[in-house]
Amino acid sequence: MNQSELSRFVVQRRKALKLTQPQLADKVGVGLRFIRELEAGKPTLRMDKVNEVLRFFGCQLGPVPIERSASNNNELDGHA
Amino acid sequence: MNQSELSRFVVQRRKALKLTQPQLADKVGVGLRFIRELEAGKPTLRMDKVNEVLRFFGCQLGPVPIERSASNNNELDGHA
DNA sequence: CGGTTTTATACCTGATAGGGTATGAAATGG
DNA sequence: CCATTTCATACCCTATCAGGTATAAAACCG
Repeated sequence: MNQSELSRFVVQRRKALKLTQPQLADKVGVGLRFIRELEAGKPTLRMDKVNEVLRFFGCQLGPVPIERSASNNNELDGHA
Repeated sequence: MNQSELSRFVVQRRKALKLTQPQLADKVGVGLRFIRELEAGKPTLRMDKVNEVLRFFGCQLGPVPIERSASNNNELDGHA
């Protein structure tokens, strides 16, 4: 499972809030296993579920230029 | 089906290339029905399939701040 | 207007995502 | 060091996504 940008984003944000996976799953209202798979970078996730999680972080899925996300560790994900 | 940012993005890009839905489906290697649902804004799509399509446009799914995408018609999607 | 192309909607089917859970590994910290 | 917490992996089950197709509606253009 590739550590996609998305997965790292979620991990970072979650940890920034000092939440465990079960806590996040609970707060977001999604299954624990889903959080696990999301953070593990499973590619075949359903958008709506992912969006439920991202919304919790004030974000959502959207089209992003490939360079910007693949290689670079960028603003949005990086820190704050 | 909400006309999400993503859906509009795909429609625009496809039309910009003068492709029909069947043509795009074919080029991308994804089902025609999927392209339809994607452009119609179906929220429960699988990320990997969506990414196959986006990759064709040099993009991929990534976390995006909600403001930036929801209301605004922005750079990335907008024109070229 | 009629003909052609493109798109939208509905149906059936197999494959699998997601939930729940149980177990073990790994990290954490006393 | 051992105890506790957190995380990873594997299982079963149900709901549904994606593909294919067929049909109709809609847009387009002569």
